[in-house]
Amino acid sequence: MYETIDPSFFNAPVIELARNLVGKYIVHERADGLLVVRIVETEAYHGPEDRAAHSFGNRRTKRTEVMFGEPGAVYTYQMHTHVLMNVVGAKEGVPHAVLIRAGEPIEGLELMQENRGNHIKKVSDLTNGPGKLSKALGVTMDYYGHHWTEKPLYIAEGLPQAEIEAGLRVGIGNTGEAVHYPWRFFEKDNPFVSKYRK
DNA sequence: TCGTAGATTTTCT
DNA sequence: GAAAATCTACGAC
Repeated sequence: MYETIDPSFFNAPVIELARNLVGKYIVHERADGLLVVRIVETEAYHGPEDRAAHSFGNRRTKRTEVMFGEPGAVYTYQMHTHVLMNVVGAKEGVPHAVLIRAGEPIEGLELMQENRGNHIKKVSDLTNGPGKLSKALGVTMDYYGHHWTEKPLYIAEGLPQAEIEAGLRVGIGNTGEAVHYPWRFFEKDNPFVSKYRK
């Protein structure tokens, strides 16, 4: 039904990778059911030269360590009460990553509702933000260092892409020039794209 | 509908 | 001890 994607897919510059990821599926196989979303929004973080990236200046810590490893690895990061999901890109030794910001639910709607606490009125509020998406999919810090090519959590080939737009990244605050880089990619007119526009 | 404050935990200084 | 790639509730209009 869903096939894991080829590992070579991740071996690409993150700007390209971020764009290519839009339209792909994220699949999470759990004992209680199958959860699938279609990625509609991503952001590229260009490691050493990007002040907004955790790995700016090749900063290598326990947290950023996985970004220096193989492309296709999962970089999970906790922010306040939320978990954010990233895909490691480029090549080994280069700390580039792509943040998955939003998705469109394909399968497992009821499970996602449950994961989110059954308090969500609109379906579009289920997965239209990085923290929400992780929670709906049941992704936690336990997946730090996992690979997006291995079950039970993996990326699968999606449908042909719709029109993609580029824009400014969200929530990176006062990081100088980095604020202006147009490294946010999202599907045009898709209602599941996060609404945090500046 | 819009803007603001508070939550809460890991990581780094 | 402060900051962080966010989300939600709540009050004003």
